Amino acid sequence: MLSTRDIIANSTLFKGLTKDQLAQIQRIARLMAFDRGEPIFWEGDEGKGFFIVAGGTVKIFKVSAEGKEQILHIYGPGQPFGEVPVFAGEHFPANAQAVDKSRVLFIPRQAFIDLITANPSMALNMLAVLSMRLRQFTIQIENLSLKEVPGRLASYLIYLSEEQRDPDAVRLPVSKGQLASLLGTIPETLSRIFNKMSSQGYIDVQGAEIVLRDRQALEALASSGRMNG
Amino acid sequence: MLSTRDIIANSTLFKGLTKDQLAQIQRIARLMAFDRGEPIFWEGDEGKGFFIVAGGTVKIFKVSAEGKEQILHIYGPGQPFGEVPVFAGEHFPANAQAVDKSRVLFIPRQAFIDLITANPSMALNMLAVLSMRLRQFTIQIENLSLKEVPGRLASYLIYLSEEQRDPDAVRLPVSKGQLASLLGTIPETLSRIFNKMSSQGYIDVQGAEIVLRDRQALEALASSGRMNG
DNA sequence: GCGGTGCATTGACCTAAGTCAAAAGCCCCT
DNA sequence: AGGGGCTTTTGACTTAGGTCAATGCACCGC
Repeated sequence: MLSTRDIIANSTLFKGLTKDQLAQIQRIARLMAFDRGEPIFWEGDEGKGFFIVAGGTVKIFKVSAEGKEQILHIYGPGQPFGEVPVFAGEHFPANAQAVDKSRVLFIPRQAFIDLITANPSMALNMLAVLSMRLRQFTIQIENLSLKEVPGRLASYLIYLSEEQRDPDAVRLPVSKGQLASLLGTIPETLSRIFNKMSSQGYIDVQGAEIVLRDRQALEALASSGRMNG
Repeated sequence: MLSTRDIIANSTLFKGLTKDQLAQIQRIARLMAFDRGEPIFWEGDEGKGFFIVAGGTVKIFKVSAEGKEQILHIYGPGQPFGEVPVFAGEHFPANAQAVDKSRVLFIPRQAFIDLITANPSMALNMLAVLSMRLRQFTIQIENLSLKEVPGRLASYLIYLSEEQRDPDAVRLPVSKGQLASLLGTIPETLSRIFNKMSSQGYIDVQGAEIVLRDRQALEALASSGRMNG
């Protein structure tokens, strides 16, 4: 179990800062704990600060009027979330919930703004983080609108395999139901597509473990966007 | 026709800066002109700087392997675009093209980074701009995945009516084909939905002029996401 | 006025994927 | 070991919306 100090030092946002700067951040940060399924904030809540995942997994999601959920992001240790209202407007544009039992650092808004105003390098780090987010959203929109579900799944598997640094197998970080929501579909459809991709010899599925049997085919699928194409 | 100076002073990004700061920006900015349909940058190009629309209209879009296009944004005068690679990585994550004959300011990357490093208020402005973008993307993903096309169209019409400050009518800023791409659909489908919404008495369509006959119904459609709901 | 080029509309058809309902696995807890 | 509460899978059915192809329409230069 890492100390608050180590969490801060290893986070995307604060990596590379001086000891003194890290100490300043540690001074304003508060550690919070959430049980599996517990909400961290709701869409529309006033954003009094942002968060960094210290341990566990957090999902950011939207819900339609009919109750269907679309996951926007899944964050693990070291990754910040909920920064948007710190700089634009006051309320959160989506919901956040702990997927597993999680610990999270809270960084209050005003104290953080004072910090980055005084530390240009922190501002640049933050700009980089937001820019990366925009890039990810760009990809997600592309996926949702230009690719069919098998293409989205293939993209995601390849992304996971790069993230987990294993070209041959990946482990899903969330349940298949949650994965369906991340891919903009429903569990039934995802299940059928796992089946189809298995029977075509692209992958092997054993619970949350997916073996990538034919990476070439997956890559083709991810860029063409459609099966049998 | 506004001067470079006025364009900068009225842009989202630089509004509220001091005369001195504006002069600094003016010193590094370059004015460029693009004809209707001319590309401004391609996905994957090195991002040597970012842009601000001075006049005309610019679209940001992705293209699938099959050639289908998804528009991510449509920008008009005063709005910046292409900022992502300035802070994260080097290449543009999407394409940009002039929709009409347009003029555009170019702000070189390194000179701009030097500026915001020296001016915390500029950094905060930039953080606000990126955060707003993230907020818009959040909405766009919600629309694409949680709403059917009539709901997306209704959302867009309401958004336009607010943007154009006219509760009863709007003028489409792009062709219907382009609008289809922005809404994540195709011209045929959009045409049928315009028809359906007209015959239900929600709107009147005369070319690019849309009269909003039943704003209530449109709002219901925009939040429920589906017709006949 | 006339052909051309691009945009918009219409119709017939097809299919990916959503809905609804039920069964099967799984895991955890006592 | 047994049972409740999940997640996942399977099956039958429906439908939104994409595809393909043709026609209509408007604006433009000549």
